[in-house]
Amino acid sequence: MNRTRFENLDEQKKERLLDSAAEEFAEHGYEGASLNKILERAGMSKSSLYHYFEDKADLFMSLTERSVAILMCEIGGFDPQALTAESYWPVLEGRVRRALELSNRNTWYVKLGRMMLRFRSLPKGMDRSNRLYRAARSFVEATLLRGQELGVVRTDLPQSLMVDSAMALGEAIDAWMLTHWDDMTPEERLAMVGVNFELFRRLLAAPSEVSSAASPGGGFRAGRGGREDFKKS
Amino acid sequence: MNRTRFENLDEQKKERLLDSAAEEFAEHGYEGASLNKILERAGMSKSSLYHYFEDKADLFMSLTERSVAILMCEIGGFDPQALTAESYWPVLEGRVRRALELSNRNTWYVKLGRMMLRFRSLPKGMDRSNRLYRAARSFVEATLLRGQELGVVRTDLPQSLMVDSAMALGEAIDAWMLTHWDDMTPEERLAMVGVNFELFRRLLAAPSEVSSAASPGGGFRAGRGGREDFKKS
Amino acid sequence: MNRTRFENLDEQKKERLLDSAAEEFAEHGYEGASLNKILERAGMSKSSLYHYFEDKADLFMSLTERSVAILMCEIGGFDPQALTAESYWPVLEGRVRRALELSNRNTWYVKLGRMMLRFRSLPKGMDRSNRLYRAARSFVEATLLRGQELGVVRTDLPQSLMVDSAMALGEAIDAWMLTHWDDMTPEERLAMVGVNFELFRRLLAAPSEVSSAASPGGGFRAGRGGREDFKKS
Amino acid sequence: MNRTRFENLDEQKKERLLDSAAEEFAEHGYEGASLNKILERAGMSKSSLYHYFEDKADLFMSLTERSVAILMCEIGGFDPQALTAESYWPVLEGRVRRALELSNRNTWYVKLGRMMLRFRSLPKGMDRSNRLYRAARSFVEATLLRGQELGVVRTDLPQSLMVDSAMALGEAIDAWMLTHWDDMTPEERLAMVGVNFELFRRLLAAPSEVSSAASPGGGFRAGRGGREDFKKS
DNA sequence: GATGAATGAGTTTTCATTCAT
DNA sequence: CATGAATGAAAACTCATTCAT
Repeated sequence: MNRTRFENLDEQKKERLLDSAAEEFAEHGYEGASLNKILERAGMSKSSLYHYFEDKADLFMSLTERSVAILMCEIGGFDPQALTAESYWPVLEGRVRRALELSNRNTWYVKLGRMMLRFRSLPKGMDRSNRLYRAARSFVEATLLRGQELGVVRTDLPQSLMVDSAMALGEAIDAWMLTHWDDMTPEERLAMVGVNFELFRRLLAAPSEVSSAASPGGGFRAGRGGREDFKKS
Repeated sequence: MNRTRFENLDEQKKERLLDSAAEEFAEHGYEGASLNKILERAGMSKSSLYHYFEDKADLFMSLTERSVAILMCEIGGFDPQALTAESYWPVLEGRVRRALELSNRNTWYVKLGRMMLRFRSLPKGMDRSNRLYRAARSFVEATLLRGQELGVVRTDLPQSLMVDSAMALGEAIDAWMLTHWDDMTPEERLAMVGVNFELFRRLLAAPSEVSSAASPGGGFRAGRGGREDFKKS
Repeated sequence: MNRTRFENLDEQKKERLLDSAAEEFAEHGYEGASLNKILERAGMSKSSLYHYFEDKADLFMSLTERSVAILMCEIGGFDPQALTAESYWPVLEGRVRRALELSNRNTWYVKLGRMMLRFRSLPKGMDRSNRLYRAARSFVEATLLRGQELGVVRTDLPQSLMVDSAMALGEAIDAWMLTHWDDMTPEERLAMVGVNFELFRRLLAAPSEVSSAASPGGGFRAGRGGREDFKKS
Repeated sequence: MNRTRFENLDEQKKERLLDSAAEEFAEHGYEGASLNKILERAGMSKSSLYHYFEDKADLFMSLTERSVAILMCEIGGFDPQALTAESYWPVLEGRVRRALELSNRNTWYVKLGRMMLRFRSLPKGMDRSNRLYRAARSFVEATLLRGQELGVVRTDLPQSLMVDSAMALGEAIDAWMLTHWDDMTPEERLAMVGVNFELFRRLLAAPSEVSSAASPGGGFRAGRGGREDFKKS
């Protein structure tokens, strides 16, 4: 709530708290997370936390809000309306590539990703107000809508089903990347972008579009040969 | 653990406990779930629980084990090796249809579905032993593998990524159906099976297969025409 | 709530808990009372308390309920309908005397008395359900009503005002007795009964009755001479 | 403590703080009251409070002190020594009437009244220093003493008992008036002054005085006739 | 003179689990 | 077999108070 209070705080302390919180929430979910442990890791006193946030829910929501702000700024920050039929898929893929590069350097985004996996299920009353998820959803929705206007995204599915499916697929891919993160070299990771992105196209592209769907950038070149590396779940 | 003890229990009591547990785990996740509340709802004494199960984790795992047994028996109960190139997709779609019909009558499956959404993240050490998820995974894996043998499932993706994506999509569709359940007539629900199934095919089918992918029973309007989309992907 | 659980408890432990609770509530009021301190004094574990009672409020109400049961049984346990015009005041005075004798021997009643002083003001929602106060009130009300039927209690005041005044006076006298308890010998205490009782008659008696109001038993004999003893506070 | 500091404060801020404090103390008692909530309602910073007052106890005592000052000035502000046998009761009744009129317009007095109900029991060491209660008490005491000198107040009771009883009755009547406030017309309210005042006389008047106790202004029906009740008591 | 930051000890309540019977 | 009693540890959250600026 009292956002300014927290914003005026020493940058280092802020970071330690948010980092600790993100980690705890990511690992144990909202209900399973322990404020005690968050505070212990952050080296902060219990009452200080309550000086800055109203309660556990407020901390959680502030965290997600902040995250989404950063994320949107760095990754999603482009106007769907500016897309054209030609640029649509390439631009999106570029964004995905960008996100991956960021994650490559900054563990924050990894934690954030793991948090998102938890977001579908929150104590009732909170999932409505879960801003990160809502923001991400509406961003995806807008983007898909623009794609439909341009004729590059299919129009034969219920909107919400399409958004849900896309987000689920995105989460799954994220999770997979996270899980196999350490088994891949940075180059392999980048190569996966092409693979992953093609999945989205399969799911969402309009019929006419599909034929030209040779993944434009980077592509999936690690192809055939490298497959077995990943057999281990 | 002490399987026999529990199996010898009055059928009604068993059901009440498992139902209550499934609901609680589904709603709050593993860590957020409260044994107290499970027992309260089931009308069972605390000590009884510990007579039958070793601890919270044991209850959870027994529950998932049992669930998967039922699920496999009623839905997945078919031998992937018996599938042929022609029967592959139709049989699978039949199974999906079957699952939908079951959900129609039995809330158990709904709870089960919600539980599965939680399964990706469990306290460390437990996710290894999460049998429901593993069982479901390995079943899906086997089925996809068979599909690859038959040449109807793509082979250009890491196994685990394909399984993850498929399951995520399945969950998303499940959740969507649950959410929109009351907005649809029974006929519409059945019609959706075709739609949903087509999503799976898009994601997983081998290039050669795609053109012949007429969803057999589904009343999915935009259907037919769009089939050749996948020729090149 | 789960009354039986508590009733089946070792008599000594019960007493220690209730004693400790009564003392704490009496000293600090409902909101100011600390469960920690109650438990510490009673030598009971925190979770045990919650095994027997639902929460702080439940403990408090159970305590008052129990108290009122004992009190009514030993002091108020007489049928107002059985009173006659002649016996009315003497019987009541006898009861007051009885209560004083009990208090003389049992510290429980003293604590109970101090608790009652707090009862008018409780967290909103609880004062309604405060059974001790309500029980005491309705007992007083019934008794006064009977007195009016017999023509020995005035009828020129609003019922509720009369009851409130009577109870307030009763509390004040109780408190006074409690405060000066240790300054008086048991005989002096008994002597005060006459004095105190006369105050009630003054307040409540019907005009016709007052003239005959020479305090029947024990009377106020300590009279003139002994007055200065009590000047302090 | 630091009286001057506080007095130099903006009048509006002062009022808001005292109002908020009075409300909180009245509702939850001294121990149950929360400084945090008082400050929140008053829109004042925590450190400001500690600039003006030493601690919670100091705030409470300053509040009561101030209250009693106002109260004495507006209601009790008369010299008991100036009373005569004839004017004694009429003057007192006038004052009661005055208090009622004030309450009619100013919620402050209502809060004050509710606070007083709490004053009998404070954390040990504080009840001694509770100035409002002591001031009120000593004022009542002085007034009763003067009444005894004039022969219009009974002398057969311990001082402190008489004071306690009188104050308790006053509080009860106050509370009753508060509760039934909205059920009465302004005229009825004024009429009740006579009724209420007669209760005080019954309790406190000397035997010789009772016969002449015509409540001067009160429209109290049953009034007159019942006066000689007290001749003998 | 005035305030936001910070906190340790406290609050009530719930947790999963053990044990004696 | 079955269960009520009992608990230590931890949960989220609030308290009155201090201190550096």
